[in-house]
Amino acid sequence: MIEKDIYSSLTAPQLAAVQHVDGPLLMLAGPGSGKTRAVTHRIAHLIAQGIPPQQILALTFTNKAADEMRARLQLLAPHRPVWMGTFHRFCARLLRRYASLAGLQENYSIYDTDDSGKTLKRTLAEAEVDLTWTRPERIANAISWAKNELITPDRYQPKAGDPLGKVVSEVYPAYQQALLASNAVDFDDLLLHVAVMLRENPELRSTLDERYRYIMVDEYQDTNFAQYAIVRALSIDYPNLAVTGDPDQSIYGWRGASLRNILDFEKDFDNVAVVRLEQNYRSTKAILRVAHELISHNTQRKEKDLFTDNPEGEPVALVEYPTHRDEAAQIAHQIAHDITHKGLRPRDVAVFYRVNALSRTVEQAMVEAGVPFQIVNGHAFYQRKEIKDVLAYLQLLNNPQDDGALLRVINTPPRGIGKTTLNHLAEHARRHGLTRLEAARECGLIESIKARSRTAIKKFVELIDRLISQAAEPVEAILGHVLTESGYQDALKGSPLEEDQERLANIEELLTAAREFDAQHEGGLEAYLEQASLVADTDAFETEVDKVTLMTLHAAKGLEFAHVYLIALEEGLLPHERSRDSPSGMEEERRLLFVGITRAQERLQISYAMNRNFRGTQWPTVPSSFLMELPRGELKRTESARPRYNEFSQEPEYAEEAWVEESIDYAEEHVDEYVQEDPEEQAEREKKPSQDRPKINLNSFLMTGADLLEQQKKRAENALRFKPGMLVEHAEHGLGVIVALSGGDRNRVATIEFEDEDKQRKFRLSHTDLTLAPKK
DNA sequence: ATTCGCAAAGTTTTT
DNA sequence: CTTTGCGAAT
Repeated sequence: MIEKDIYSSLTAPQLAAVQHVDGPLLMLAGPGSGKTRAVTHRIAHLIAQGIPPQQILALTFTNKAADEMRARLQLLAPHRPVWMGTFHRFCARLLRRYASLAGLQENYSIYDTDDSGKTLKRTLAEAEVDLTWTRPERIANAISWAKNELITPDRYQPKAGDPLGKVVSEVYPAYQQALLASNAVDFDDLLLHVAVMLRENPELRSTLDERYRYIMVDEYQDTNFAQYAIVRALSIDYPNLAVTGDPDQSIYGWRGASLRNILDFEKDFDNVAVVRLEQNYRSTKAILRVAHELISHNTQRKEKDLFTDNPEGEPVALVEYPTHRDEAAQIAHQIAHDITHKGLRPRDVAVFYRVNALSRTVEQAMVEAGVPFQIVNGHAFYQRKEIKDVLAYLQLLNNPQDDGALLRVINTPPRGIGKTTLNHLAEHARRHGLTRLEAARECGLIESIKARSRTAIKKFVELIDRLISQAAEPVEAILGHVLTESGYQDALKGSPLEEDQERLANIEELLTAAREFDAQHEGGLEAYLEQASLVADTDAFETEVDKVTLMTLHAAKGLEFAHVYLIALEEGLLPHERSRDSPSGMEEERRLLFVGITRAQERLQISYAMNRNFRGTQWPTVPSSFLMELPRGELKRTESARPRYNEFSQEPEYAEEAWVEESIDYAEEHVDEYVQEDPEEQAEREKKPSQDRPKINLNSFLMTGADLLEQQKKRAENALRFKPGMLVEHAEHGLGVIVALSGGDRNRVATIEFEDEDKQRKFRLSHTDLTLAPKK
């Protein structure tokens, strides 16, 4: 009976994948090709073949993907204990069991980026590293990169003449030492420790290889070297490794993911079975053609033949808006319209953007248009101060060695244990090889600490000891003790600030989550902390709720929506500034757009604004070069619509149907407001024959990116000439005196007091034309 | 020791 | 614009 469910309604290629049992398998699965389906059905097939579920391991990239897989398998093969989860979670679990092999204890803490950043900064301060030429973030990046490449601290070799590398080679071992001393790991360590453990303990390796005989890896194109090493090590005696992925959807190169892993899979294993899932069940023909045309511009790829039996559908829309506000407002309006007049469900709509910062305007527009929406945003919840504070208490109770956690909570809420006291504690701890909590225990011995601080420390240690004695209770109860006995809750309750009341509400939410955890898990504190450290808010994305979804392109991977809006297709944003100078970076940006396009089932709108607010000021934009790569004939192009402002309202109003045709020339009429071009340059440019100009004819009257950079550079150079006290002239405000200067480079700001005005004004020099006025 | 205020700085994507 | 960090005042 179940058998039939597994195999019916599968296509030939899907069936081939599902029925593959032994030996390596490579599933190249295009977007919307029923990949998850094939994977879950294959697991069901394995079980049906008599393979014990405990021997099956399914590794995913996000918890969300794992949950979905679990839910689907539940329907096919109920109550079978197949382990499914993220790489990090799998490794955390292994590391619990074999902690001593990595120099840890099983109650180790997992540091998030924030925690490990602080640990690194402490290490840097202790080692008195000169930070003139680099920033801690860059060092953290370099260490993270090394860990992903499985370069342990003792093996790190900087390139000759690489100043950052030199610093890293000093700091990396010290940082790792600090983590171990706190019995803690960072995200990268979870992978690193396990990979090294497998490399150095052949017996353990073969035990686990045997234990996990059938391994599946989802999104294999996004694995990094450490992840590769782990699955490779577990697939030697039993090379039944099935990987699924799509090289065209590899979007985590910046995080060390290597396309090599999937591209070389066939060379890496013998007798690889390859299955291609190329039929798309998600999108219309029109959408798929646009996606295909775009991705064909990548050189580093395996050609793939995407096709679909779905209807042709409406053409993909490309819309230009005057400003980011218009973009957001009109999209929100359009969605509201579709909901009220066409019966569209909010949950079937999504808005995607390249960076989280872009969500704000859309958010506001949605509120104004009365459209229900949810924002899927990184790890916003668990990143909040109050949440981190409270969790740090739990972390300290679970792992008293955890210096990071101790430093976070020892004076939160304020107990009169300040910087100097902490320095004394640290000093004592270092001299005697103690953790900070141990040092605090014997603060009576530290003469440099004043009596008053000593009492405060003693009280704190008593608090922690009391809480530790209650640490075996359910998580909700422990949280309750922490909140009341630490005084954290009272401190917030007594506060008149609205912000603090919000914090209380967040803590309330945390309590609810803890209660749910208690109900579902036997686990206790340690397990709770583990899951709290390894969740992203992306996982909390609710498909059940009837709301429009706002998220980044990265978060969108693996999802699908009937209507999709892709916004801010502008140079510098998509492709992103930081990727523009490397060809591989550009290809990854292109893939990111490909992922976005292929999320859409029925309708897709791509848009850009001609002006966008960025760091406070409005800048003219340059449409994304990717737009030139889309098939022109396929697109329904719409020029900017001009909002009408009525006399009673500040809010723009849009005509229901007419806005499409309306005001095509709005931008051209207002071109002077947006384009601030150096007159000389303008003359220069206009001398050239028009063919020589860059062919961005979507709006050729705008400056090109190169022009813009050139202008900014000139102004930046010019800015160096200004000194406080100088008399300058501004086109609008007349003569004035420079009162102050601040910031550097592009952010250099001059504060000027004008003769005819009372108040002072601030100008960003890269954005303003100021001339020196002759001294009288 | 704590609090407050200002200035500078920074902004990709996530486990 | 927002957040973070540092320094000065209480």
